Amino acid sequence: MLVRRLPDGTRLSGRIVETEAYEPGDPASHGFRRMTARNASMFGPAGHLYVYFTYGNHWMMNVVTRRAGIGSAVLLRAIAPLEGIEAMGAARGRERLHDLGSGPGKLAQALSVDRSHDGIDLVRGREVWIEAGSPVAPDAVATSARIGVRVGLEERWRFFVAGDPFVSRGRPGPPTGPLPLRPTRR
DNA sequence: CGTTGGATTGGCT
DNA sequence: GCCAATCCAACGC
Repeated sequence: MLVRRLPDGTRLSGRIVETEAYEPGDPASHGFRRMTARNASMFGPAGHLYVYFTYGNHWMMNVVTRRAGIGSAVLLRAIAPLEGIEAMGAARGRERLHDLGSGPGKLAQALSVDRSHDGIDLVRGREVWIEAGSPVAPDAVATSARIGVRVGLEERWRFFVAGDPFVSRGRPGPPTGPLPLRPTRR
């Protein structure tokens, strides 16, 4: 569960149903070339938030996953809204439940997360954090190539709950498959 | 310092 | 399904 506490105390949350991994040495990763002002949070300690702006409109939320000095992150691509649905709708400017968190730009907007949250501590922080929710059965997880990238398509590093209505549309229709029995060797 | 294009979305066909 | 919108980081000169 991804949780957000607004300044007025309102609690927002959603079940994470779609993610993508961006790894060291990964040509699709913002951290591939070098550390810059934009991607600096990716090179910070694990458990912090990396937020970046793209396409002129959208903020993307990522969880930093490796130790300081190594650029890595997991992009949060979709949530199934659970708490604070009314506030999410207000932040998004639309009502339909399925439009609140079914894409990386959508969920950041629904949770009112932007550049001001880049680099914050998700473990000890009180603005954004992750909690245990109802478990996702391993059998329910499907994988595919990542969406919207032009390189690194050989890696199936998009992970989503198969058939979940809150998974992003994704475009172009990527090949899908089951979660490998073991983590990808590295 | 100018140009390019992106880890997307929403509206229109 | 197609494509424009919209901003700014990255990169090339």
